[in-house]
Amino acid sequence: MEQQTIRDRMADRIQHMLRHAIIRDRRFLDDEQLIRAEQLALLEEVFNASVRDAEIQELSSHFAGILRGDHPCHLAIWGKTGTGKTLTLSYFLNLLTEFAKPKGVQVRHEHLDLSTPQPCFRALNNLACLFKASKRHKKGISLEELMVNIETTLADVSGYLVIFVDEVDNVRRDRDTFLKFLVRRLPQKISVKLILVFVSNRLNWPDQLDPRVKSFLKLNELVFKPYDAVDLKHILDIRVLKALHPNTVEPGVVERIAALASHDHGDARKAVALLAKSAYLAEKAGTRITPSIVDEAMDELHCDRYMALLRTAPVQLKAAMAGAIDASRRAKGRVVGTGEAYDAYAKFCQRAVLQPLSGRAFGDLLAELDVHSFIRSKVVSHGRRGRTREITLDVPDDLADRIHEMICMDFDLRG
DNA sequence: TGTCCACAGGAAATACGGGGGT
DNA sequence: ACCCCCGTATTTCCTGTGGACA
Repeated sequence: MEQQTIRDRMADRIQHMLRHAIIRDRRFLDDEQLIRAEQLALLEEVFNASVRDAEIQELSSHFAGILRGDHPCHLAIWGKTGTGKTLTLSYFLNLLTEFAKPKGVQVRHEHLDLSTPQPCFRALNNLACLFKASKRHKKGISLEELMVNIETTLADVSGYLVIFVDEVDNVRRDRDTFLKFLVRRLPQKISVKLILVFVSNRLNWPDQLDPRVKSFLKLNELVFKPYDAVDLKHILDIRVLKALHPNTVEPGVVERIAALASHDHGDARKAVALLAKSAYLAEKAGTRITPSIVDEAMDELHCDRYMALLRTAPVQLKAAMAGAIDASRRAKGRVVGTGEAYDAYAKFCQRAVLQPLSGRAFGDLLAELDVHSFIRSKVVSHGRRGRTREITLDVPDDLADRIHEMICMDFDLRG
């Protein structure tokens, strides 16, 4: 039997991949790679399928007044991640500006993106940059000066100004200063009619506000519900059309993805990620996308999620996880108590040359692992033999192995 | 029925680190 | 450059608790 050369094998593989290509344009499977205009175009198609109708209606009635010269109040929007808050708002505000123009109404909108946590200073600085009122400063300029800059730049603007503050709760320090400026001070200094739109994914953010700001802040509220399966199907259908070659998706696949995604989060981005992973797996296997491949992709995404979460976690949390895994391995199916887990953790710390935390702090680490469902723990009393949390690993064994291996690598240990 | 285990988990004290003001 | 202040992480201290066991 004659030996295939490496060239032959490589050529074969490439041929195979070409023949079974599934993905036509990878960019449409990852929003990060699309420019804003493309995202909005995509969104328009989704909206045309009457997704997010209720929200658009609400927005329209809220802002309708400006076409008559009214001054609508501010708006607070809540919704979990991946419910399309940012994109919907951007799209809506663009459209609004367009509608207003022929009526002679000047509407200007700016998107202040606070998707990464930042102190008041940086938030104000970014805002100033939006209006070209200031350069990007590292420091050395007082908050007051930034505020004045913004005010003077906006002083002779007329018409309406909508400031879309994305993820407000990310303003770490002096949130009150920041909001007080936007809500109370700025409107008094400028003639343009200011409408603030706050977006947040936490429902209770106004509760932790300075009461003086809060009482001053007249808000209209709007909630973005998670997408349901029907919405998700529309969204996915469009992606399939744009990103994949025709006839590579078996019937029922999109429905399956939509069902899975709506069932456990209703996050459109994750749904698209699931489609992407499925396409990738199918391409590798050289088949069309089948429902069973979707399930497989789901599992892999789950694993990826756990791994990613832990990879970026603080060292102590990693050590606690390693300890929990060690302990439950040693216990061989028997449930593990807190003390036992702590011993394993302390031992791990010793090997990893890491100062172990106190038992109290370890308890908190366990609680955190529980929240992310790496482990499951419940408090049980054994009468005179005390009370303890019974700890079970909440991840499959093979994933636990991978996690353990990763953590050991992190600490430069062997398994 | 009371005891007492082995922790849970809240509150306050303390250590730490980094940015900001001067 | 230096110090101070503030937010966060961790420790210390403490009280609470369900139920097996005597």
